[in-house]
Amino acid sequence: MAKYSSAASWDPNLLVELLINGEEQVKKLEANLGEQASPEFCRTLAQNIESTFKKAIKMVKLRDQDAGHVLPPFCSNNTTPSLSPESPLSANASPRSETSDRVFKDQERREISKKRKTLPKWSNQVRVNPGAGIEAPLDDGHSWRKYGQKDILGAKHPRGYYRCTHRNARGCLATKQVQRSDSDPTIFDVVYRGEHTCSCEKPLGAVAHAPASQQTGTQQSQYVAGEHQKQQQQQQQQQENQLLLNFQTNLKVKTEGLDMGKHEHDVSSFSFPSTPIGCSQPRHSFFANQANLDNHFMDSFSPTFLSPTTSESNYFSVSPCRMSNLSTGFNHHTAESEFTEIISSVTSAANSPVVDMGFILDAGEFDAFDPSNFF
DNA sequence: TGTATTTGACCGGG
DNA sequence: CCCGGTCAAATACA
Repeated sequence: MAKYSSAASWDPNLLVELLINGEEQVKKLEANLGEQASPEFCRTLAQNIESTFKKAIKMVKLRDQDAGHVLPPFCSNNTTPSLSPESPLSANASPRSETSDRVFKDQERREISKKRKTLPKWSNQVRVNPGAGIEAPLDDGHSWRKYGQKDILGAKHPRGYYRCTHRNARGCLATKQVQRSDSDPTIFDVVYRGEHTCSCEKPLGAVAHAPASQQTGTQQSQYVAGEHQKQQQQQQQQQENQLLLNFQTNLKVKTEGLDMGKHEHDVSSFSFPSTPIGCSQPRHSFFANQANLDNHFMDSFSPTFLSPTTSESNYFSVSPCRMSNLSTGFNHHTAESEFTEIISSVTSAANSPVVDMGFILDAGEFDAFDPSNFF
């Protein structure tokens, strides 16, 4: 963490690590080639490698681009955001002169729209139980409050806008957009923006101990992961597996995205069962998964960092919650540029076209990854 | 009564 | 000017 916090903007060393990571991924690919890994997976892995190097290139370019920029739009956790004008907190906590309220509002609006552009952004695809057909907030471990809904041009279904419930209380700027996929009604595209400055305290604890209860009844029922309820004993293990599955699935689909050129959000299916938990213990696993793939790459870069400018180059699967945590630690990386992180998970193995993956987590690696080291 | 959702209006960017 | 994103009053709900 300190490692990164020191890298307020760009660090050649990080680039080197990125490249090294690429190399290691190549090795992994080689290893997988000799095993049972599906050709698809190997291919996606290869694509991932490609994207890794693309990122490296991008990073260099970005560095030049960002040379003029100063600070990330929001600060990391340890430093309370210097309450930008847009900060709800400022609206709440700081006595804003009420006389010129309108003026302030206008200013705020501008600031907000400016800053929002720079907020980290990543997307999920959430698959819900077919038949459940309920527009769901898709609980991901955070409490969201809907503040708008909009019909989107060309989309069959309206897009829902959610912001963190603690926005006012804690100035959490995290927002998300949920939109049902046109092609597959059981899939929701969830775009997250901003990190949860409120998270990882309450949510974490809650998630850690009651992953299932965390989801509302309706939401819970939507998720294909009925096994969550029925197989709670194996919950953790399943989650870990799911995470793995998710990752592979992501890779796969994302690769497709790569193939297509730029598909920011057209990704794979995603499920939340693991997502909420992403904040808690399983996120260990998750990270381990990441670590498995990315090895110390993840140790070196935040996912956000991996997606310097935009979507086109992101093929990392990260739990939103995790993500927020990560970005928390790496704001300086993410903040500068808008990015889209493609995150996806699979709600259930049943939903996953790629259940058996050759992507096996090594216990050693698993244990080796210690979040505490990370932060 | 307090909180969450709905929904039409508003605003800014492209 | 259009469209996406947000606001905020009205409404629903517990």
